[in-house]
Amino acid sequence: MSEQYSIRELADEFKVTTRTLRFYEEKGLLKPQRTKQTRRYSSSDRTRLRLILRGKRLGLTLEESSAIILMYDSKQKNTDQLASLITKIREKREKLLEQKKDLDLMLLDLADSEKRCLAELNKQD
Amino acid sequence: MSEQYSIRELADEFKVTTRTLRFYEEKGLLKPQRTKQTRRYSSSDRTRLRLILRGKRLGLTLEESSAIILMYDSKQKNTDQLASLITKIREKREKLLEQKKDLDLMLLDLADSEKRCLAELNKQD
DNA sequence: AATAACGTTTACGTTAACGTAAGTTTGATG
DNA sequence: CATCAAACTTACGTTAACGTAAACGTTATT
Repeated sequence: MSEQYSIRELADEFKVTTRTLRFYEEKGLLKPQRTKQTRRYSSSDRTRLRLILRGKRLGLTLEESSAIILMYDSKQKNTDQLASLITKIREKREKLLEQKKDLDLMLLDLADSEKRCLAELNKQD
Repeated sequence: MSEQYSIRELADEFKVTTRTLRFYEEKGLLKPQRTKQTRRYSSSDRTRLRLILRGKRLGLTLEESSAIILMYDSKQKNTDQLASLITKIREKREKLLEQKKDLDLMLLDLADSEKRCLAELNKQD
């Protein structure tokens, strides 16, 4: 258990550069261990990276993704902290649901465009 | 018919700055008419702006949004152009569907986090 | 006629998210 | 042991998407 990855393995798997991984570390998003200077990424780091990149595909900033990841590994104890965390989670969900609406609208628009293109094509034959 | 908007009206309506509108024009995304130096935005410009901002919320770059808008007002004539346009539309749809998957996954993760938070809260009472 | 109030252009500044290059160190291998 | 590939650090460069500031023109209102 507790698999380890070199920086190159992780970079190759996720199609990013090593610079990117070091940059994410610089920003506190990844925290690989060190074996004599050289980085060793855990499966937890790997999961985080996956979440970061998912966030990117959704247009989130690294800071936003960072915040979401913090929501996930809530090792928070305090009751107040838990309550505020729940609030944040719900706010984030609202935003994502709005985004989903936008996405569906854009899909509808695209479907419509395609239809008109096809109709136009048929006229030309 | 053919409503006109001043730069401020449009900026206020969409909660952006006038700088942003001028910037979009610079990039060829908006093409307001001029009445004595001063910009007059048509309802078509207004629609474009709406699409641009929707794109932004989905994490698209201005260039991507620009491309999508071009798909919408396909005044293309040539058969080849229509065919390639349809291809582009379908590619874009694929991407959006992928994005939708990511979005749903993130929503699931958030739901899970919320659950665990609530459970944790209950334990503390 | 002076002074807002709004619009315009020009141009330099800023931030996020890396890219790129130069030089150094280290571990493995012929 | 030499060298060679892979990892490391440091640091400056780049692009998108505006922000911000300065300097100016037009209208309209007091």
